[in-house]
Amino acid sequence: MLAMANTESSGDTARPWQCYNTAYTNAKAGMEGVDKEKVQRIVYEMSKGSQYFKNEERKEAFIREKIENMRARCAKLKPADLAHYQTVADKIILELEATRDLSRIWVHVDMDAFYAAVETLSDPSLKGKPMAVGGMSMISTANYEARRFGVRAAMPGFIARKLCPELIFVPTDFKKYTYYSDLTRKVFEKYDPNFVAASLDEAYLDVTEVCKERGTTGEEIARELRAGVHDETGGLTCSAGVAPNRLLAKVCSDINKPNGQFILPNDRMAVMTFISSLPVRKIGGIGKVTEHILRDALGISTCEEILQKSSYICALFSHSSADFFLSVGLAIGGTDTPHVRSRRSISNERTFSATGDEAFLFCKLADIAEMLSTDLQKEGLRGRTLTLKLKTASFEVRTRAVTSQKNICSTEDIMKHASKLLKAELPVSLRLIGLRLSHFDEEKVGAPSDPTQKTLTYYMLSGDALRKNMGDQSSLDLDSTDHCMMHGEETCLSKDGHQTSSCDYRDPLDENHLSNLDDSKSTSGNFEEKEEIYESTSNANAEKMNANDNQNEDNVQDVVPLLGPGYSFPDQFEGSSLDRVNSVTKTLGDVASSSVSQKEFLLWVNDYKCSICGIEMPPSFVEERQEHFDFHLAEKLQKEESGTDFKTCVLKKRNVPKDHIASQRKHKKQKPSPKEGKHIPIDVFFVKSNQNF
DNA sequence: GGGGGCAATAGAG
DNA sequence: TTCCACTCTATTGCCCCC
Ligand SMILES: Cc1cn([C@H]2C[C@H](O)[C@@H](COP(=O)(O)OP(=O)(O)OP(=O)(O)O)O2)c(=O)[nH]c1=O
Ligand SMILES: [Mg+2]
Repeated sequence: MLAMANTESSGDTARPWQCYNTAYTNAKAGMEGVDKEKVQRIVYEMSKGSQYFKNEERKEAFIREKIENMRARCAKLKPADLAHYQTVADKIILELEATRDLSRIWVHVDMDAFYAAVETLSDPSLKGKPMAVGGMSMISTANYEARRFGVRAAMPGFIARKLCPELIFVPTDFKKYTYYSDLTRKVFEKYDPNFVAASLDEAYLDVTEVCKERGTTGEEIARELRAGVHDETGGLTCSAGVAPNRLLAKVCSDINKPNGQFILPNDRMAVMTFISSLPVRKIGGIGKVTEHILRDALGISTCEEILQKSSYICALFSHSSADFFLSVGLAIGGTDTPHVRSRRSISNERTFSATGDEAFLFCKLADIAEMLSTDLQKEGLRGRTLTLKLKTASFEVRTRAVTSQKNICSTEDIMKHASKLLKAELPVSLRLIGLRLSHFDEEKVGAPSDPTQKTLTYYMLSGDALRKNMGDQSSLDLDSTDHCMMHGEETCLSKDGHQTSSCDYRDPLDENHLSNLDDSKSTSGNFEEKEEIYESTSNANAEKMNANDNQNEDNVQDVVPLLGPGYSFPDQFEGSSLDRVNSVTKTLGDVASSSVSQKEFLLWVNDYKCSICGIEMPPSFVEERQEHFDFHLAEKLQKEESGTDFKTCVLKKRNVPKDHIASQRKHKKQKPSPKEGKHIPIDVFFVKSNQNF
């Protein structure tokens, strides 16, 4: 049908912000009386022209193109084709309907403005005032007072401040959130010992048994449970959704948010009426892109329209994606208790002000490698696949992976591979570097290992090892379904089922899948036809963010740079760098260290090739940056052992107090005094020009 | 043809 | 002064190799 052309805007009357949808397009609790147009305009004004904005526009153009292709495909479908797909769809619908299970009572519990509520609990003076948790670059969430100004989760702090000048910023503190999360889980356990934690602040409980035993209803259980949470935590409120499956329970918990609950009876008529008018975007697994595709390519905005256009769904999407969409239309999904799955990957990434300075980049990489190694150690994990993630100054994200034969976990092994991956991308100006390790060693560890103590402790405290865990480590997951989207496997997963995890979170909903649409093929750029897509769900825990912002907030002192004029490192680096001093020193084997004059050093280095973090630098690398380094050499001739003339040294970059930076800007040549600031060492090796590293 | 590995996306909190 | 985070899961498409 051609009739699907949606009327877009009614003319472009100079209101560009109305077209800027890149974010905050979904309705959120607490945003009812907000002047949406005004918020939209401010967000637009603050964003337009930025690299971030340009990248968003690029991505959107890409999606629009994809949608155009889908529409073209739809237009080419002949009546006979549609009739065929309709029979396919009807068959799937019949099968799905046969699996409908209205016998279970699921409760989805979601804490209200969780991080913000916890912070308010620990500092009551925040009560009643607009507040956000996070920093200037990004906030994790905001309390309801702030939401009235349009401030919300995943919004950059500087924009939030523009929307609400008196907004109070509170740094994130995961220990607190984890602590309170555990308290809530203690309550959940009473109603369902196998409850599925979807994140620190969310959980799914199958209260069918409790209701039966106590001869009560899901509504009463939810009320009691919420009171229990409020009690146990000393004041935190939460909202609950009660429904026959997880997919619906999740939607229901949002209806009377904050501090409310909504019950959807286990009655087919009630369920179908409920799902009919529900916007597809409310369903877990359907995000901004999928919503966009369904609306602009197929004219689908509500769940009932999925069923009305079921033939198109089957014509455009893969079997598994079609299955997912149709089950959404039928309000089917997530009635079983998912298995616990262990984590699949572990990662660390950091954002900094964009730079192309190679020494700085390698430094950062080393910091991240070390953080990752530390986390790995905590969990007792080792893995084979290392993935380097980069975000360029223009916000383009790239990933580069390598899989080694043996499992790795040490900073050195990680750097060995990571530095090669990074080197292959140079030159490039970056704003973020990340490292992820996956493909874990089968048998994990055993037991009592070591450093995982915190985790183990957690486990014990929490009781069973199943889900609950916290944040970091493992995760739990549960949920259901995860679904898988795509073809094939649905058999395995399909509706619920599935596996799960171990620890913390995951998604419970299930199913999902969705897709992408169509699209295409290529991974990169083009697309064209093809089909399928998918979607997925999942969640994660992620709770660590804003590493940069948190720390200092205001003043930061910053640092200096290593090389290259004009850098100002946000102090984010300080902490990890310090730690690294010790490990690097150790790595080098306690080499005696001695300061060498710059002149002396250059003379000496002239006969050598230089490598940083295992990467050979261009011939003029050191000379070009000499004035930015503080050369404290720890040199040592290793020829006795290796037979080669091999020198190692620790090249340190300095963090300098703010004043220095200021003065440096004024008198550009001024050099920071070597006595101030912290030193961040980088492994540097030199070998005779005619030799190899 | 299937499996391993890699890159890009979408989504959730 | 500032100028869009961080963790993690899942799916798809492609390439390469046996
Ligand atoms: C959405 C989102 C949440 N979070 C964190 C902060 C939130 O407090 C926590 C739970 O997420 P949410 O449950 O999505 O949000 P919320 O609990 O703050 O507010 P409400 O449920 O009342 O709407 O997860 C992030 O760090 N990043 C994000 O993008
Ligand atoms: Mg919440």
